[in-house]
Amino acid sequence: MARGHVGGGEHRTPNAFVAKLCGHGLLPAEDMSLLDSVCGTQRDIPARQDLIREGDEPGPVFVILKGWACRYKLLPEGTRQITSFLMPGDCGDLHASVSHRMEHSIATLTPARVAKVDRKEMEDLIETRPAIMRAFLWTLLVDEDTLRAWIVSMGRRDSVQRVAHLMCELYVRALNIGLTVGDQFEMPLTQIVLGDALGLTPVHVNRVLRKLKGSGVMSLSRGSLVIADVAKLATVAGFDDTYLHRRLRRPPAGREQ
Amino acid sequence: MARGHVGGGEHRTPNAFVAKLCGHGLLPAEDMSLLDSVCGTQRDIPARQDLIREGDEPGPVFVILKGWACRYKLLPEGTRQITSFLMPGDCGDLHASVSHRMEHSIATLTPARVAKVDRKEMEDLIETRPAIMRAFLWTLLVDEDTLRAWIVSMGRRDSVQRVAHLMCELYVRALNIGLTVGDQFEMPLTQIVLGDALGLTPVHVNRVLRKLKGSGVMSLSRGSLVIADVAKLATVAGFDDTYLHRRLRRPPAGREQ
DNA sequence: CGGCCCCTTGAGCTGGTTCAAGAGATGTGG
DNA sequence: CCACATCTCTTGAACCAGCTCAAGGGGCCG
Repeated sequence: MARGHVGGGEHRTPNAFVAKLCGHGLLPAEDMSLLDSVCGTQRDIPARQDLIREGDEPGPVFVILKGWACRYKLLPEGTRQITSFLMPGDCGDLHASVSHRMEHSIATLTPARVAKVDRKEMEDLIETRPAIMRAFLWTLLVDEDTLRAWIVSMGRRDSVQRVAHLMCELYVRALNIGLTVGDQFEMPLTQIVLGDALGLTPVHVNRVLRKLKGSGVMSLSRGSLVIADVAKLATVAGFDDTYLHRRLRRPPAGREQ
Repeated sequence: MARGHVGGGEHRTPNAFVAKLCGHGLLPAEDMSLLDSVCGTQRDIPARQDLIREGDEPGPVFVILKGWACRYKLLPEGTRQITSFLMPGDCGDLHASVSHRMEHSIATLTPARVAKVDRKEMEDLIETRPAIMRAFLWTLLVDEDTLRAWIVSMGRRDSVQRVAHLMCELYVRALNIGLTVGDQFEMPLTQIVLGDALGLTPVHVNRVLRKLKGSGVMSLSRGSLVIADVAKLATVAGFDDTYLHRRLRRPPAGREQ
């Protein structure tokens, strides 16, 4: 199951983690290779397996290199709420924050390749390498914005807008890490998982998905999302114009206020 | 309206900002006074005034020294969603993240004293002072946990639990910055504001508040929250045990799983 | 080929919304 | 110090988005 470092550290395509941290500006080559080498210990993990559970002491930092995972919290009533999705390049937890205990769990959603990075090593990297620190800070802030967007969705958007908005988010993220093919990408989330993320029942997710397909916006089947009309999807979702258009390189439809 | 720096930078009680950043471990005295001096430019701002608006280029970083503020987002339909509350010591935005535009607005909720810190100065402090960097990172992670907790609430808790949970959060935060008097503190949030934060209508917030008062859990009136039974409130809310008890220094009622 | 998920669809129910209207507060200007 | 305007709080009644319960169908794996 465990596998060693793949190939030497020379000039091959950077792994997803390095690529992501470079996303907002290039890192010095040295930093890149440091980040790369810190991902030495990689494992392939099956789907639906907890990487860490609520209440655990945080161990190593997880980095998702392939596949999908999610953070979630189980409630006393037995329901669960997913608070974010992790895609290749995303980094599991620095989250020892408040109580030195995990406040949520992280689980794979698909088979995934995961790097376990020694927490201390990671922290050293952040403290000694200003560019890496900036990159990390940046991803933290992006994550925060995403969390806020989720809150906005859950608080003030109805189920159709909510589903559409999540699809926009995931689409842009997939786009950023080169996982899209045209307006289409692999999104191996069951309707149950989507429900847990959106605060809806799977039954209702189903009806919404059906409605979106019916109105020619998008269709999701067998783990693959096909966006029939990106602009329409973004409109339905109320997805942030500037955000989306910057990525899509399309003329803004109109901007006011 | 504008006021200068209050007193010299010597040994007086640290301002709310410094105090908060010290919250998880003492900062070197030098760092403390650097942080303090960076808050030199302070202003008193009336209630209900935007400090920065969605779409703006982020200017200086705001630090709330007194009073309450919130981050919020306005939706096309005219509704608004508050994504977090800022209390004394909290720091407005480093959030230039994705698009170098604010993705949300920040507004005062009460008259507030606000320090405007030059963004560059703040960033320099973070980059050159490891202890400050760690402190910042820590507050970011705490904030993230809070955002996740909000998502959990909105997704999977009913209105009563939701209100109770928010009250717990605000109570603990008030406790941490010494704003409580017994099990009571000033919480100058209107039912409209609470609704905007919780994703509920003010009408429903009212009914929930009424119900909580009726069952002897807590009562909110004229801007002051009195918690009649902290344990009961936490139970209703499903508020994280370890989190709350650590602060309250009370024996855990029972821990399993 | 049998079992286990997941997806799908229907029908009735309910928590929270909407609309409406009145009662306190609080503030402002004369 | 009062009159008026504006806000927030409160309560009632009807409505509806999304839930619950239920049952059938389809795909995948051992």
